[in-house]
Amino acid sequence: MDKKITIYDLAKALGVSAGTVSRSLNNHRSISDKTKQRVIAKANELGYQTNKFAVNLSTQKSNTIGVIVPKLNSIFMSDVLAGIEKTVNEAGYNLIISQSLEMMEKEKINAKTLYDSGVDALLVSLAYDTNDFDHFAYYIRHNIPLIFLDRVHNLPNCSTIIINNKQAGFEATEHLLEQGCKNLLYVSGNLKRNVYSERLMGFKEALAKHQIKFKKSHCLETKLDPNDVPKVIDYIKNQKQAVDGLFVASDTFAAHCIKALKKDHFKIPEDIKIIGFNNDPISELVTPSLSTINYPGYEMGVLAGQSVISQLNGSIDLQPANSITLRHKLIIRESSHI
Amino acid sequence: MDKKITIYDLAKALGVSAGTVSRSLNNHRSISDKTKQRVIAKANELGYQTNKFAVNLSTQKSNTIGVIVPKLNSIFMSDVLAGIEKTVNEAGYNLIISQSLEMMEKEKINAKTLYDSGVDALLVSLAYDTNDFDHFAYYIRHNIPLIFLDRVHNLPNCSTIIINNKQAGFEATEHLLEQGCKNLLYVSGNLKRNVYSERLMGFKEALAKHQIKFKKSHCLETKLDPNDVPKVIDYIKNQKQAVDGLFVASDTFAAHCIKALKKDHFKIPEDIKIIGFNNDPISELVTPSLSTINYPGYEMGVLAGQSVISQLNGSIDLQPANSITLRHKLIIRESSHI
DNA sequence: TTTTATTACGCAACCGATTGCATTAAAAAA
DNA sequence: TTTTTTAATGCAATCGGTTGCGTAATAAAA
Repeated sequence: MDKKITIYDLAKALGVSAGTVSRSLNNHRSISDKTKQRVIAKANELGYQTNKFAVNLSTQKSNTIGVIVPKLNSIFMSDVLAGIEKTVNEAGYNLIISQSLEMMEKEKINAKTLYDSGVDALLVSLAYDTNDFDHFAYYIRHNIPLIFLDRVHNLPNCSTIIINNKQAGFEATEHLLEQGCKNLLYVSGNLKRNVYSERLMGFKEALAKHQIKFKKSHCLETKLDPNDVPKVIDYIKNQKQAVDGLFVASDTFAAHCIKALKKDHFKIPEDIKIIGFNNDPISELVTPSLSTINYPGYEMGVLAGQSVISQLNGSIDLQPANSITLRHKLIIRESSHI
Repeated sequence: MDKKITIYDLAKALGVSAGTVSRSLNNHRSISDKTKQRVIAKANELGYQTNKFAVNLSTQKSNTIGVIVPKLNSIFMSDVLAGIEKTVNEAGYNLIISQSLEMMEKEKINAKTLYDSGVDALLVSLAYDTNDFDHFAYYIRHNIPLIFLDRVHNLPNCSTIIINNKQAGFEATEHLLEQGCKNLLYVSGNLKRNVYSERLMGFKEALAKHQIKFKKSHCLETKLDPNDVPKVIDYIKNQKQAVDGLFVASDTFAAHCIKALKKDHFKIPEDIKIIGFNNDPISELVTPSLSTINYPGYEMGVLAGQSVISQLNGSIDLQPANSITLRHKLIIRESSHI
């Protein structure tokens, strides 16, 4: 059972001061190479491990970055997280991850907890129902970098990392129209969230471009939860004018819809063309394979990571409140063209 | 810009000692209710926030639990993590998550980093190629709870949380045999990992029970990566005796195989029956829907979380090195029976 | 009323680093 | 050789809590 050994132990063993030990270990320039060598050698010999708690207290930094996401177990989010983790880890930071479970209340608690535990920065993707932002006030007040990704909100001095959802929605919609669809339905998630409302804007714009007047019935707000599938199917069946094109805001949900539609003897893409969103792995595996918009989760994570790191390092080029927009891509598969 | 206020500030403002403030805030019994009230009131008034760094240093605890997983962005793992996060969060712990990216070297680095940052416990699911375990030695030596899940290794005093992969493999295989398959192929992941080797054991046992002699050709080791699909298809085509049943160690990979087999005009399940593993969301969405073994990731996470917490709280009933086995379930869908 | 328990709080050491400033030793310049 | 720089190290305060022990004040027991 080896006891913890501290810089004081090293100092005593070497006949130098603790300060010297500390500086040696941190490769401070004011220490001679010879001394550094001796210190490091002794540290290895005695199995010295730096006590992060003390370092943190002393420096008031934790080398830790907090993340709040709605749900950990979504394909997209876990891709994002993987990207973040890899990037910040390479820069020597640890990641504390927490989930809001789509509830603002939990998001608030998490934000406070992470603040209290002294994260050096915070990355957030907002919960479904978040409608006030006071819980981020400390971060801003104390100049702790705060970055929103994907599900964002514009706050002063906060970067955002997004894709152009409006443009993506436009492209998806226009693709369906170009395939000859006349009566589209946009199956959306919660419209209070930018990602879904912006896609709706793109949807409308594409309709407008093709001289179709947007009606409320063209958009169905759902939770994108498998339980909502029957609701969607019923909605489709009950339209006066037959729906012949579906733009679904999530691949997985789209896949569920396809399954249900097939069971109801709809032919895809003949009767009804479908395009999803995200390019989840599932999209290329369902039958018919699902057209979609590639949504680069991993890259988004990497960028978010880089953005944090550069802010923390006080990199030269940090312009306050910059916003990064990632490139999306329309992927056409079987579900949307004959 | 509000400056940080400390217990000393509170103490001064109230005319008591810092110790009293500390004890009041922690609801220590030796402080009168009246004083506690006063302290708490003043703390709120001045916007006091406890400095975790100081607490950590003082108590040598971080209220933080480390996790090392091979990859964050796998459906199963993100389910597990979601379960862990929820559970430990409710108990007041934060989660530091890192990924080994299936490389032992990175796993080692992560283990050390997390140790250095003073996690109170560590949860690990092993990388593909981990074959020595020295990097966990500190944890054991310092009595830091160490728990393995899913991809496990038996170390003294370490709990493991698993499912009965052997039994599950047996059931999957037997199901195929009962459907009339005569020449099975087990498409495995890295056989050095318990999860895959144990499934193989179950596979063999089922064959034995049905008087089929196991041959090496019955098992194909892969990386379960989409790139390996052609290899699998070729392997199947080149068998002297036609393969009529496939037990694939991962649903997603199985789904890729199905797609490729269909393209090659194999009829599923008529020509070849398939069963996967994990019950990924994808399994019920592919055509034909994929039979599988339900592998309860979220529950595994929850259990892992509970296990850690109870060890940290020094709960009464912590028996060293207990092992929890979760219930799996055979799910029969279209891909394995006519 | 005196003695003994209790209760409520203060004191001060400690956790293990970091870091500004002072000081000494060595090297360079005069 | 003396003076001035420069390099290398020590000193001690600081970060902000926690906690064992001692003590004064109050309550209970004798």
